[in-house]
Amino acid sequence: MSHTLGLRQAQKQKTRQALLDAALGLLEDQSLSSLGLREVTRAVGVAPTAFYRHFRSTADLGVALVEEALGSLHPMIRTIVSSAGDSDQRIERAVELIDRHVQTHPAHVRFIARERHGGVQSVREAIQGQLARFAEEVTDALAKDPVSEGWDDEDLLMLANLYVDQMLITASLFLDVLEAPEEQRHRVAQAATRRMRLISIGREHWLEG
Amino acid sequence: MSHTLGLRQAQKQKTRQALLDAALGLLEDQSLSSLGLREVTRAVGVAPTAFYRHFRSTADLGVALVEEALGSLHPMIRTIVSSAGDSDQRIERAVELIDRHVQTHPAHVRFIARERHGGVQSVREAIQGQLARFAEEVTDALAKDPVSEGWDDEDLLMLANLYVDQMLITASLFLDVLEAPEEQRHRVAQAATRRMRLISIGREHWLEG
DNA sequence: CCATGCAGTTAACAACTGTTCTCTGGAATT
DNA sequence: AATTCCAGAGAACAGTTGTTAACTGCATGG
Repeated sequence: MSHTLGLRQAQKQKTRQALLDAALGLLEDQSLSSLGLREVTRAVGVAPTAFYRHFRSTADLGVALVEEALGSLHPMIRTIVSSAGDSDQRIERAVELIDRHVQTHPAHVRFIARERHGGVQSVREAIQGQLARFAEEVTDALAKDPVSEGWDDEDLLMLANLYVDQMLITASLFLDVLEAPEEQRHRVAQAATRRMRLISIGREHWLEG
Repeated sequence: MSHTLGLRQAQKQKTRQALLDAALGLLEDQSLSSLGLREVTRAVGVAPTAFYRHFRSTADLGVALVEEALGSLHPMIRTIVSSAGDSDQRIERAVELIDRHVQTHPAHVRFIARERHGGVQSVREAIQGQLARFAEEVTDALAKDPVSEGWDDEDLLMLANLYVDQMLITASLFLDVLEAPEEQRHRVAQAATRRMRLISIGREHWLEG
């Protein structure tokens, strides 16, 4: 599928990626709406005008970052929903997977958490679009689970959204304690596990009331 | 308790409030980290330097906005937790209260949702501090509820945090459909109600497993 | 009634921003 | 080998930013 692109295109994608990486770094302590294009090019060591060869604006760059950040999250979600074992085992594995992902992609997680409700409309929309796709995927997985027998579509989607939001909240909490001592990080993991467990219990008794 | 302050102080607080209001308006489509002090003073119709009579920086103004925004939320939380009736009735009333609050204070809700994970550290910390106080308050209310008999403190705090996060998510969802047709707004209310109900069911069966 | 305090003004500063136009060197195409 | 293409450089633009300093006028307290 992928052509072995010429030196030309290869170099272009290289600086494009450099711009994305530099931006992600700068966004550690500011929001996208205050990120300047000169700031980014300066960090890469390239002329300000070179920016336009890759992005129309910093908002445009932001949308590209959404693809990158949530693209890396997609396989994780697949792994979680297709996980085997009983409820508690699956929850523990999910929390651990989220923890790992935050440790390996902290900047991506921070970017999504920050810009999900951030000041740039196009980026907010891009994130919401991707999250809607995640929820859809989770819904499909839930529908195949025997626990969800008798559930109508609206309730399945409701639960899927609850899970997706919970995943993001958990990721954000792990991010807050990234540099904290192991003991505190463990407490966050335990609290997240309990949250998921309570939701899981609610799910099992949903059709009783 | 409150002195009838002189004309002097009265006028000062007036322009201070004007600065806060103008900032809140400007933050409708940008983040605090990109809000300039000149931008704010221009919107108020006052000299840029006047800003310093009230705030050290825009970050400082942001912290003041946190007090204002979450201060107005505090009484609402009290009303919700002290609400009487069975579980479903309380949930419906809570969702409706949140809906009302979003309609009457949309800018406040947007500000909190945006800056909770935003690019300004001092503001993030201020918000987290206030939310921790909310969770504490909810914990106390839960402890007095017969449904929570036998729960340990950690689980109570876990549930309280879950409720607080859920409240913010719900508020943010209402915000997204503020200008949407009634039908869509109703669907959001229903989904939020169901979420809360599922959590409530999980709560009732928590000690069984 | 006079002296002090202080909210807000005016002017100026160096530094920074996004965007346009023109140019260049080397890869890609023929 | 000659030609086209295009990622990136360079310079210049008008406009913006935060911050400093010295000021003015009016409410305040003696």
